[in-house]
Amino acid sequence: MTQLPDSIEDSVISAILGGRLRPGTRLGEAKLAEVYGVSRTRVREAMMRLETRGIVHVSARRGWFVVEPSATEARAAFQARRVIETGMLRDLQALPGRSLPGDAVAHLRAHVEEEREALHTGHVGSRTCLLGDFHIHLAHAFGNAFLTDILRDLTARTTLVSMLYQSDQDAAASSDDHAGIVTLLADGDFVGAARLMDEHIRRVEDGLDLAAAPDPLAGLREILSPGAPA
Amino acid sequence: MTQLPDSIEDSVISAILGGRLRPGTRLGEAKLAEVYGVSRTRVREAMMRLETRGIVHVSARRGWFVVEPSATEARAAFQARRVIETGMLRDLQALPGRSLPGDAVAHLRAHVEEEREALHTGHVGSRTCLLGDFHIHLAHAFGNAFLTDILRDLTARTTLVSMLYQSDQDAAASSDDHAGIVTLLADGDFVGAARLMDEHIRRVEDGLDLAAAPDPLAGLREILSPGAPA
DNA sequence: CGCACCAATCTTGTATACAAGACTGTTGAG
DNA sequence: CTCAACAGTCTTGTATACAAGATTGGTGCG
Repeated sequence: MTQLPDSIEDSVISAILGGRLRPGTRLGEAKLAEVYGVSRTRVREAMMRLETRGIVHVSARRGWFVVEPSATEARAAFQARRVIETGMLRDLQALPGRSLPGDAVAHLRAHVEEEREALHTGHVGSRTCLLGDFHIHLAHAFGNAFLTDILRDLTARTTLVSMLYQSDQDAAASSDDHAGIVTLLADGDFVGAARLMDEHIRRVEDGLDLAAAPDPLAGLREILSPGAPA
Repeated sequence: MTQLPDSIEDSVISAILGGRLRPGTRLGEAKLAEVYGVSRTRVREAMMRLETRGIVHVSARRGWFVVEPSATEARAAFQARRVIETGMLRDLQALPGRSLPGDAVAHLRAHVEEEREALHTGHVGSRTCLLGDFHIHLAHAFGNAFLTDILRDLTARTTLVSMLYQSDQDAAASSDDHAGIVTLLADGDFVGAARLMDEHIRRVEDGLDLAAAPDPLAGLREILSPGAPA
């Protein structure tokens, strides 16, 4: 299902969303250049593109780092998503003729099913990634490439946060919300879907303990935990 | 009022929005490097950042070009703006306590006054630029940096189109819409403002003759018109 | 023992060199 | 006269070299 990334950018994003690269991780140009078998030039290009997309940031002459959204930034990202995603759904209601493509509801239903499985079997990374993907797929069904791209980057940021702070039961509740949204969409009740989407994103945001500062030593602890390879 | 751009990116954007760089204009790396007194490296960085923002695009081994949104892309950009801007205004209504900052309405009113003057005295570039700026200022007042940045780039694209296709009377009507929106905001009627915003953006979009293909020879014609310098 | 200072090393920032492809103008055949 | 082939020129794509600043580890003074 997951296609292998063809560009450095996609590869890094995929690693971040998959939980293999944690927020705050340093991305050395030389290291990446070696990994991808290219010169620093192309790595720098990719990093700068990711920077304008808000995925990484650069600290002058120190290196590139996966963004660590502050509590304030995280809340702003959630608000932006709420505005856009509810706006999209309400826009569907505005024009009587407008609607989602015929197979959209079926696709979304299948996706929710995938979420369900990941909740039981998968680990935090794939679970959180799938929960974020639901919103991307919904945006895709809406059919506006600009909004899809925007939501992809915005969701990446909130996913980054959710992965650190979301509990198992909150993840399950999220998936239930998704199922409810799909049901409303199937009924053509876009305003209802918009309302539930608004509640859903608020719930996810409120469920995260953003006040609790992340553990800056998490990476170190993991490495130093018993059983870790030298 | 207009601050001089400190970066290559801002300089190019400012030139585009000011009408000094038309859609489709080629931006040679060597030329820009000479103009800004830097090497091609930094010019390329700026171009790639602008590319991820959708302002320019690259044609392999041919050069960088100011984007020329197709009719389809233009409509999508307008739709995205409609979704986001109306979503923002409705979000203000959602929470009873929420509101714009105290001085926001006054600022916006002053801006509309500026638009009025530009309609009479200014040329198409500054006029169109100001009409777009209204929306940026409104987004800024909303207070979400993500949405402000997103709308800045999105508005840049629609502005690009408006500059080519908008008539004088449509520009005046736009400014009237802006004034109406400010009035509704002053009354705290955010839903009404959202509705008017929706109509406004639709009106602007409908006013443009997007079906009419742009004249690819416009630049040439201007140069070859009688009285042009050799 | 603690702390400030300093040198060595490492990393990014910027420029330059060279390779690869695209366009242009010419030339020659039909 | 028309058109196809080709060489020359120009432009971007990629790699490499060097400069500037940051970090780290050591050293000596208090």
